[in-house]
Amino acid sequence: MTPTTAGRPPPRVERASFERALLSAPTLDAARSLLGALLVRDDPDGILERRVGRIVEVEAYIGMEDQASHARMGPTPRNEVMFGRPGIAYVYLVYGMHHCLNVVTEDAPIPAALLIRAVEPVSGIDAMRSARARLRPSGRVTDGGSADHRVAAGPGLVCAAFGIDRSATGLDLCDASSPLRLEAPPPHDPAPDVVTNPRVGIAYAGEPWASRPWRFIVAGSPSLSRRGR
DNA sequence: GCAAAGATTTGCT
DNA sequence: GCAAATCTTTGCC
Repeated sequence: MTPTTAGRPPPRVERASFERALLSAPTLDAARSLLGALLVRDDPDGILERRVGRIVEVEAYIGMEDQASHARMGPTPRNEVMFGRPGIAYVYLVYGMHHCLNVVTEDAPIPAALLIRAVEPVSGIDAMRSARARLRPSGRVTDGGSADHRVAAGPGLVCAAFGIDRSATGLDLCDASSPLRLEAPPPHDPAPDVVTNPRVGIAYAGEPWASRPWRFIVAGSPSLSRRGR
């Protein structure tokens, strides 16, 4: 015990896992809980640096009635985890090339989830950039994003930067020992200024779903997705 | 069994 | 600003 730390709690090495109760709440409330929280990815082999990002953009998909949701046609092999326990990861492939990460919300059997659309890199930026590097059909390698704060500025980019694919479906993001998990916002982080607007890329759902203000962003973040800005 | 569209990103016009 | 890339899932015959 040194004089400089006397009277203060010792520095915490382990962060608390994300509280599952915050995700079993109504999804629109859970969305606000998730903004400012951290997405953490450990490299199982310990080769790459630990990747951490601050969640700044999410979208809610709620119930079978929501015609924009993958759950609209009832449980299928693809979407069945949406009908299960909150805090579980649901990852799907869109357009045959990009993966998207969702956090399941609400208790079973209500199918709901939050799509993680963008995060601000906190640490492990080099690992994120190298994970994003891909050989394109042209034979060229993408640069992994021109600016650090854009490295995970989109739902497909979050998965690319964090090395997430469909094999992550079913992981418990509230388990502190999971290689992919959520962590509560750092204690001294100010509460983010949250703005809502309609979800992106779901015009096919028709009204009223297309207009529901179920996209949540941290106002002013430089890491918001391009289409959603 | 086949055709169509998709919770996106990128590069070129 | 627009279209290509790419393949899984769904809808219809």
